[in-house]
Amino acid sequence: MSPAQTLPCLDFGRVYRHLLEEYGPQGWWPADSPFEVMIGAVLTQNTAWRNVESAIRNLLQADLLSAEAILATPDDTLADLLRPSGYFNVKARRLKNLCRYISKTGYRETFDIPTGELRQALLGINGIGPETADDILLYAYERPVFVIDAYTRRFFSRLGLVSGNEGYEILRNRFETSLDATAAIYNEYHALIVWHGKEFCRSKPLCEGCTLRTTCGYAKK
DNA sequence: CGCCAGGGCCTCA
DNA sequence: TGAGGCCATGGC
Repeated sequence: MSPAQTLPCLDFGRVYRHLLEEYGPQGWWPADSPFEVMIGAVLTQNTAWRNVESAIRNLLQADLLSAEAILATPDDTLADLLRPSGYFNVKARRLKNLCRYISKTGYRETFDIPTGELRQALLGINGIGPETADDILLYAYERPVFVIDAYTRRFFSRLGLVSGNEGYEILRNRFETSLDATAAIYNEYHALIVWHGKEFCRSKPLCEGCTLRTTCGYAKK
């Protein structure tokens, strides 16, 4: 733990270095394979990660960690395994939509698709929106895209770096142009934001003890 | 008990 | 293109 530092002129890069120094590398995403990352990205939509974990355990136990195995499972059976993650009927459908694309293209082959093209393909799948697509691109395919999720919006808007209600692409663009980085750095940065968001920058924030409170506009109000 | 959690789709102006 | 309704479980 470093002593209280001040961040005289907040910018995306400075905040990153501060969080990294404070918390250390996170080594994300919490999964054992790229395919499991993709599953998790769909299941975590508007859902606590804890609940996603138990749904993934169910899939693992049922030996359903491949696109073909999932596609061969009846909808209601799959939905039942996904129950702990919530929205289980919707997610069963979305998971199969993703698996249809993976299986049709060939799992291995998808890793050779250029980022822009792959992103468009993912966004074309019903149930895969911008955040889920970018989770998959960054954490399963290791492409240099930054993920804008609820933690990211809340964090940077409280810091005063964005207003928070900008459109997804606006925020992503602003972020990626002001911090031109590698996939490894975007990976760490987003993971650090999520950790910080769970520990301190919750929807009901715990500003005392927050390493950024001296410069965060929200904590000082 | 109510609130919240690593969204996205559909509908209707 | 933007707001509102909807999907649903589990922890606190």
